[in-house]
This record gives sequence, structure tokens and C-alpha cells, in this order.
Amino acid sequence: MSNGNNSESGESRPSNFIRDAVIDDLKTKKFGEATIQTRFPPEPNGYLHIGHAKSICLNFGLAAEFGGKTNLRFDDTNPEKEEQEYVDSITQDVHWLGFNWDGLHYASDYFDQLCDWAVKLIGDGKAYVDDLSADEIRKHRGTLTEPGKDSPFRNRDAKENLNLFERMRKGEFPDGSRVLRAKIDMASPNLNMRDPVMYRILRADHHRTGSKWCIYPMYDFAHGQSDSIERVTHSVCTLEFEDHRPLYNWFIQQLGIFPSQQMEFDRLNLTFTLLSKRKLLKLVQEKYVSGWDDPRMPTLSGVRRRGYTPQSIRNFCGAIGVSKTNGTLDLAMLEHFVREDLNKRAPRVMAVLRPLKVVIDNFPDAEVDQVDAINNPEDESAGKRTVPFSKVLYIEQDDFREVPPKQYYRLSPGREVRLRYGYFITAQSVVKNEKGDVVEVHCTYDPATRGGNSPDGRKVKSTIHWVSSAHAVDAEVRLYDKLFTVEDPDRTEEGHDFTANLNPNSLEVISQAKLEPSLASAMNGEKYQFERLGYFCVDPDSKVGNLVFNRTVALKDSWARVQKRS
RNA sequence: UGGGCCGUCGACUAAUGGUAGGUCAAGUGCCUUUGGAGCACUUUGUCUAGGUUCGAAUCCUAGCGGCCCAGCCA
Repeated sequence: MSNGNNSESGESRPSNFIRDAVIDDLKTKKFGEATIQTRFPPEPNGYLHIGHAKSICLNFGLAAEFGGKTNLRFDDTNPEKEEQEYVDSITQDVHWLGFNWDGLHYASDYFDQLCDWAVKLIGDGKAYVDDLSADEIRKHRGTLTEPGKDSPFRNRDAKENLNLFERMRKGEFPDGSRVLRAKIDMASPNLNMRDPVMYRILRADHHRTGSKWCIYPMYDFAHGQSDSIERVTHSVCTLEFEDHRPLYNWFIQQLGIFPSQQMEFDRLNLTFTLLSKRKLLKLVQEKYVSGWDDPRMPTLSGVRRRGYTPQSIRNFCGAIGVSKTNGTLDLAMLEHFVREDLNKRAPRVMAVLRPLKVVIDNFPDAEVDQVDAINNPEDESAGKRTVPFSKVLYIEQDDFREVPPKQYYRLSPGREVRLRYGYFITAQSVVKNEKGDVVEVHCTYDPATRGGNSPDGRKVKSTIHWVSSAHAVDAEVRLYDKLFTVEDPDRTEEGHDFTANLNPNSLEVISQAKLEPSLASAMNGEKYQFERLGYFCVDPDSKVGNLVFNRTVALKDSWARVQKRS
């Protein structure tokens, strides 16, 4: 059996170890009669990317399947890196992906409660104020192989600690001069348990609480308790937090609060792409890309602008599975799901990126023939449109070869091809410029083949797209390629970082593409298939009269494979 | 090197002691008014060595390999 659960409807759903655990917990009523509660907890210090989409789909998907709820919670405990711009983009991106949260929370909503809990732990002798500097604390922590040493301040009594902590909160001490630490075990083989810092003194304006606080809780002292406050049953996070789980549990246990349960799964990695906020931020700040929403970025705002649909990303996330194996997914997998979705929904149009003029010598000079074209062969309800056909047309430069290579089926002297939805034409002669490049092809057409079929049953090997010269609409088209030239952008020679692997040709701008006239009023965000070329969408930079399209993804190209083989 | 986690087709992921299956990629053929889409077929896999068992990808032991941890980041 390839799936964990065949429901009565016959629908089957791929399972994973987290979903299995949820099913089991529900069966054993581990959390009582209540159903599950999940959460998506981003830190608002950057834009969401495809990797976050996996977590979002997991958290919201789990709750949706079992009738539970999902909160969006901002883990905003480090004001130095966090901004309102990021919370705005994150809420927008989660919505765009297609999810609606139940509760919208901020760790900063819990600062008072967290502070009270810190006081309780101090009173219980489970936390102490340490006057050691950051540097000294590091030295006392020991190493991977050697145990740590107790701080000289570890055995202060509760009363003194209470007093000191209160004064920390009131702002009596300078930044970094003291911290509050949990009193656990300086010899623990798990470094996270060697008296972790709970609070630090930090005078930084917080995007929500302003200057109210000058002490801020660390992730470890905020995350589990925030989960607990929200009665999160299954707190899923990525693998690097596995070592934090004992600490997560320790705080919950000491405090005697709702036992949220942390479970870890593998982070998404993709070939040819970087999914690290820090590195993406560098690309933005150092202007290797135009912004967080540059269509080459793996951010949700980037892929949205690129033309990816939320459905395609959800399908992708559902298909890639959830495990604890550390692997790297083939970017082709993502592209497959984008093509699959766009194939169903994108109307077909004709557009010529690199125009070559074709003159049909025997076609009447002034005649315009409106030919019928099908909008989407995958969707009959998309209907039909007409496209103007006339004596002078543009075809793709690639679709004509004066000397055709082997297996080249397109237009060449003496060969007949079909102009899609138009007529059969045969190339007769060429006009060249002074450099010897073909700049014009003269053809004849067969009037009997209107619509694309020959009454005598004659076949042609190839069908090519075209645009009527007199009716064409000009547009800028931006072609994107991989941002990095190598599968693993982090793999570099000594002394270089990932920017050394940037693809210098990741953006190609075509300024004067020729589009069929139906595209003249195309609106921002609209998605099309340019026949034989790929999927394209209207960029926000686009204006009527000054159209801009982004190539989302090219169509699969078996001619390219033939060429590569020979 | 102490601790934690993980090793299944090229990639991702199932098989929960009982037929190693699916998706992507690759390839072959069919079909085609997109060299698109679709359809059919094909190739390749349980890290190694022992052990337990009627039976092991699954359990045990030992190796080997990978990832994470020594922030007052998350």
C-alpha cells in the first residue's frame, strides 16, 4: 500500500510520520476530547519562501483534515531584526497561498505572561541572574566534548535574583550587562540545557511594543510557552530544533502548563536555489536582484510575480512529502507542478519573441482574414477567439532555417508548414541584410488550407505560431533562467560565497516582442500560454500601451533535447 | 571528537516483521493543428557486515556516510 489511509470515499491521501502521530494522538485522546491545534510561527525578519510554504501547507493541512484550527503567530522576540513590512508581507503571502488562520497572535502579546513565568521560575530556584559577559558565558559553556562550568553567580538566592531581575526589567542596567538564565545542568551533553539564557537586556524599539520593554525573552523561553498559551497540540518545526525539544519540554514542565508537543520535520531544499532568509536578504540588499519580489527569487512574492499559482505550490507541497531525511529536491519537480496547473487554466495566445518577417506573396495586399483559434484545448469552456491573418506576418526566427539541420521540421526553403489556425505556407525565397542574415522570408500560401487543413489530405510535419505584422502589439518580455548556475549554490571555492555562483544570464529582456492583438488590454497578473513557448504572466510594471510579461516557465521542449543529443 | 537526528531507484517519498510501490527526471513507442498536452511501455533502488526470525528496508549489534548543536538569533 502506498498510502496510509484509504477513506471510505475511496480517496487516498499520502501520509507521513507527523500525520500518523496526529491520527494516533486523536485515537488515544492524548489531548482529551479536543481536536488538534497547529500554528505557523514565522519571525517577521524577512519574506516567506517556498520552504515556508511547505510548513504552512503542513500546519494548515493537518488542522483542516482533522477539524482543528491553525494560528498565525509572529515569533517577534528579537526587535533588532523585525519590521512591520515583514509582518505585512507574511500575512499577505499566507492568504495568497490560500489559507485563513483562526487566531492571529504575536509572541509579543505574551511578554507580560512570560515575564510572570520568569519570576515564578526564579522564585522556585529554577532561574538566576548572571552578571557574566556574553564572552564569559561562552567560555563557561564548555565545548562539544567538555562539560561547562558553573557561573559564579549561579547560586544567588531567590530574593536577590528577584530583585535583580526586576531591576533589569526597569532598565537599571546597561544592555548586555546581565541575563536571566535557567538553572538546569552545566554538564549536559546537550548544550541547550547548559543554563540557557531566558532574557537579555536590549534597548531596541519593537515594531509592536515600542519602547515598553528593555528586556526580551529568547526564542527558547518564548516559543513553547506561546504554543502552550494557544493550546497548540502539535508544534511542528524543522529538524534543527530537535536539540531544543528537551528544553521546550523543561519549561512547560516546570511551569506546569498545557503540554504542547514539538515534532520536527525536514526543511525543504531545492536544487539551484537558496532558501535562507539571511542569504536572500543579502541578494536584496546588495542588489543582485531587484527586490524580495524579483521573479527569480524563491520567495512567495517572487514566485507570485513570476506567475506561479498558489494551487501549483500547494500541489507541490502535498506531493513532496514530509520526513526527517535531509535531501534536496529537484527544481524540475516544482516546475512540473507549475506547468501542470497552468496547462489547465492558462488561455493560449500567439506571441513572437524574436520576430522574422514573412511575406505571403500570393495573399491579397489589403485583405485581413479573421481566423478562429481555440483558447484552451484543455478546457472547452474557455471558448474561441479570432486572430487576424494578413499578407505580412512575423514568425519566430528559430522557426526558419535556410539550411535545415537533421530532424528540423520547421520552415525552410521549399518546405511547407502550417501556420497555426491559418494556412499552409511554403517558403520560396529569402531577403538578407548586408551581414548575410535572413531578414525576410517570402512564401506562398494555399488558400484551400484555411483553418489549417488541406482538403487533399496532405500532411505537414510542423505547425508554427505567427502574428500579423499590421495588428501586432509590442511588448517587453522578461525571460528568467535559474538564479544560480550550479545545483548547490553554497558550494564554492575557498574565499568565495554563494554570490560567485550567480547566473549572469538569469534575466534576458526582450524589448519588442510581437503579440496577437487580443493581448492589448491584458491586466496585471493574468496568465497565458504563449503557444509553443511557455507560460507568461503580466508583470505589475505593465501598462496599457506598454505591456510587460514575465516568463513563468518554458514549455517542455523536445526539439531542444534532439539538438542536445546531436 | 560529546550529544541528537537521518541513510530505499538519478531526485523526493511509501511499504508500521509478510508482493520493494508512487511522483519527478530519463528513455521508447503511439497520438497530435503547440516538437505542448495526453496515452502506453521501459530502465535503475533497501549504505556495509554480522545477528534474531519460517520470513528483515523494517528489530538487534558493529561499522561507514550525511545533517544539526558551543548566539545575550530564530
